[in-house]
Amino acid sequence: VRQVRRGRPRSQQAADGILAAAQDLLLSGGYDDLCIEDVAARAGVAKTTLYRRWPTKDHLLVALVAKIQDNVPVTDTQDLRHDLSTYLNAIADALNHMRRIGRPHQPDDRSAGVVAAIAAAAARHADVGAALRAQFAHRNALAHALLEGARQRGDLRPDADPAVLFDQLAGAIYYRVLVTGEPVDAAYVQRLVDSVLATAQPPTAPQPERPHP
Amino acid sequence: VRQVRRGRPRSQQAADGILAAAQDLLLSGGYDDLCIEDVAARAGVAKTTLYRRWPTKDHLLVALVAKIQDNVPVTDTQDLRHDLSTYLNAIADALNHMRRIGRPHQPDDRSAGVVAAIAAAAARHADVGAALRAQFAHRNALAHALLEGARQRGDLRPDADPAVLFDQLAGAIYYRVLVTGEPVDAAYVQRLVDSVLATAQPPTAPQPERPHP
Amino acid sequence: VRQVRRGRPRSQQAADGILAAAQDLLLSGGYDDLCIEDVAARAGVAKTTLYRRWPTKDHLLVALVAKIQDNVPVTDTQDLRHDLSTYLNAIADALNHMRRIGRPHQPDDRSAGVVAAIAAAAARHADVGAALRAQFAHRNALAHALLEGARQRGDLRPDADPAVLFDQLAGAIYYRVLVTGEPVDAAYVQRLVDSVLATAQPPTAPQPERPHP
Amino acid sequence: VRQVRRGRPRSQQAADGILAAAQDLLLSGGYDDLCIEDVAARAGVAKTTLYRRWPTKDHLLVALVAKIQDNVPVTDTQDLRHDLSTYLNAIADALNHMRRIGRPHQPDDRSAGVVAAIAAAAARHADVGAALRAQFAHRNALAHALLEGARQRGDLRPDADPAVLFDQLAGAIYYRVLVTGEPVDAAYVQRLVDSVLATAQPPTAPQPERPHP
DNA sequence: CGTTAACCGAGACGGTACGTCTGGTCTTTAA
DNA sequence: TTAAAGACCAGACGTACCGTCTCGGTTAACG
Repeated sequence: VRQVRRGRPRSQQAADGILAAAQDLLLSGGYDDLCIEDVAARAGVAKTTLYRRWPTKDHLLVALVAKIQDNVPVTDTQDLRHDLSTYLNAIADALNHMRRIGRPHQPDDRSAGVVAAIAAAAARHADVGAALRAQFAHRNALAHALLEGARQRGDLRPDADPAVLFDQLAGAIYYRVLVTGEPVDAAYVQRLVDSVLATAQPPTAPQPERPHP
Repeated sequence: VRQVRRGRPRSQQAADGILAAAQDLLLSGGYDDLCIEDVAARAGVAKTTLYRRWPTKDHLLVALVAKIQDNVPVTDTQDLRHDLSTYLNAIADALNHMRRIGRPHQPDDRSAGVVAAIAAAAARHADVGAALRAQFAHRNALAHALLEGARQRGDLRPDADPAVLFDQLAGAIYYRVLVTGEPVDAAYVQRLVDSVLATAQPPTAPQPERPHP
Repeated sequence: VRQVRRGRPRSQQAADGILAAAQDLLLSGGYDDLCIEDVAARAGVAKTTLYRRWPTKDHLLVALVAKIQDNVPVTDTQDLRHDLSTYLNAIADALNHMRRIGRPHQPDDRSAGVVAAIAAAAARHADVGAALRAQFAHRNALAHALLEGARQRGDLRPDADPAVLFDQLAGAIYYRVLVTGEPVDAAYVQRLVDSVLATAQPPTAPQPERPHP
Repeated sequence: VRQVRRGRPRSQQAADGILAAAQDLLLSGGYDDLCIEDVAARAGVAKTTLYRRWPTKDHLLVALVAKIQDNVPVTDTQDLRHDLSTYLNAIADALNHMRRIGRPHQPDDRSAGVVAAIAAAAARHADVGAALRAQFAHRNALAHALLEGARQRGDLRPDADPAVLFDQLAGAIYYRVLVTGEPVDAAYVQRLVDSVLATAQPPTAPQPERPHP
């Protein structure tokens, strides 16, 4: 029962231009300076054309996040500590990037910037939230699998709870970005992974040598 | 060196009325339906009177949060597991309350609601963020002390990192509320505390009997 | 070289509704009670729609004057005295009407009412002033022509100055309305025309019989 | 039945300072930039102190006009043409001064400036209008007497109407300033006086030599 | 010489209009 | 049917200014 498309097809070029324009504006001024009117004008596109694709500014925002967000590949080298560190550092980098969008770099700036705007957008529209979570579903599933694998091969306590462990890791990072505004750098990720693995690894097993200092 | 107050003093009654009106409106319609005009009208107050105290809707919001927020007393009974559970459950309750403000109760509602609005407000205005963090500073300090005390008396491994442990606990909860939208109930708090404390106790010490499975 | 109009055309209906609503409000409460918000509400129109056409309350006012102002047809019957009287009475009627807009009729009310508001509007914005003067340009030109015609056919002294004579006539009326607040009725117009023509008619010529008492 | 004044007397210094400050602000920015708040601040005076003297911005304005207005002495040299010219030129100068208050001098500026603001103030408040007219009452009475005297000694036609003649003269000047925006200079005053006096003199009397063409 | 009434400064207050901005929809003509 | 253009509705925002009120404190004239 194929749906027949009739009439003029939508211009892919318009969609691209809109996203590019939106990205430019977002990067230069942050979420609050991002207004539909300007996006359309800069893309040389009518507002109708924009709204036909993204029914809301918030919907446009998630599309933008999907575009900006670097793909965070989750690798499973069987070295849990290493894999987690890599993964969390990638997340931290992405968040740090987004929190600084549209604002001059100041070391004591604790604002969550665009990250909070995204959270608010997701809170305003259920479908935006769903779309946003769908974006991370795959990679988070991989991360969960990482932990579950480690548990099964004995690198984690048999009663360890991968879902909760993941929350502890990702949650700490998001918490710092969204709530306390404290910096999240490689050193912090290191401490975080150490802390989580310290409690999650089987107590009787001898601690494996850490290859990285 | 007393500071002399000159001019007509600000009416405490006005401030109270404004906050009460704002709270009513927030509870009934959520953050987006909270508009200054209505707050002032409902409080029977001129808009100027409101703006003189809170220069922005976002500033008003933090004042509101401070008012709504139940005081979460941190108690130190020397039983870390119990103290943490109590504390985290209080936080979870508060967040669950706020996330449901202004929206009909639906079990599959993953929206962070007002919580995200607060985060966004804090991200928009540096001073709002600072005020917000100041609100939590005291109680968070107590929670840190809880962990540090446990470490010093040997209920936590000597190399445990109280700051990071706290991030893991609070972070996981905030992460669920703000990012994944998964429910945060007492059972989850239980799992969380269990996971964090799993072998945070020194490995050589005999594990105390856990009464709850 | 036709100019192509693009986009949705402006609604004539909206403009009409706005002017009608504004007129209603002006008539009922005078200039000070005329507020944009109410005009838009009464016209069932968004404020933007109004501001797109008239960028200022003052601009709206001149549009209103143009609408209210009855067309004062200047007729040239070759009888200067008669033509001038007709013309000046029409002006006086219009001014008396406007000065009484929005205020209860009191015989000793010397206020210039809306007339002064218009003058002030014209003084505040150069373009409003220009628009206002443009409105009167045509009919004033006709009045000047009346005087000039009379001069050329010998009904006025050959050295009479039509422009100045016109100022004397119209000026006296406006002066009473705007400055002294004295009433301007038909009897005054009569005296005024008599006074001006007495000095402006050729002294040697026998005064023509006045047909009207 | 003298009214006994009790309590602290009003400070004359305050009144002077207020007027001075108001004048400064009016001269620098025109009527629209004149706000009570600034006047009080500049005068180093509380707003209450100001309102105790002038209940309204408009009332303050007339007080200001009275201060700024140069006294226009009306002299009676028995030479009507000369006396009128002197008087009208003084009026024209005063109006030209006021119309230019607060705006950069541009030759094609047709705005009536503060003059229109005064007219509007007088139209808004009956008592302001009355006060304003009272200011001019004396000198206008003198001007009327000038005309009446000329009539009685035969320099004007016996049936001349001094009140109307005065309206023609003053009215023409005000009309140009308030309505048409045309310049009012000495040459115009000359033409105006010429036009009014043209045959206002009794037609049978020999015309006096006019020294200026 | 103390009372007392009216003043003074500072500044908060109620009220209200203003003009702006933005989001999202609708109506044109053209392709 | 889509596109571009731009008008449209809706409504919140924050500002500005007016004129009033409330403080604590001051300054005469009255008694």
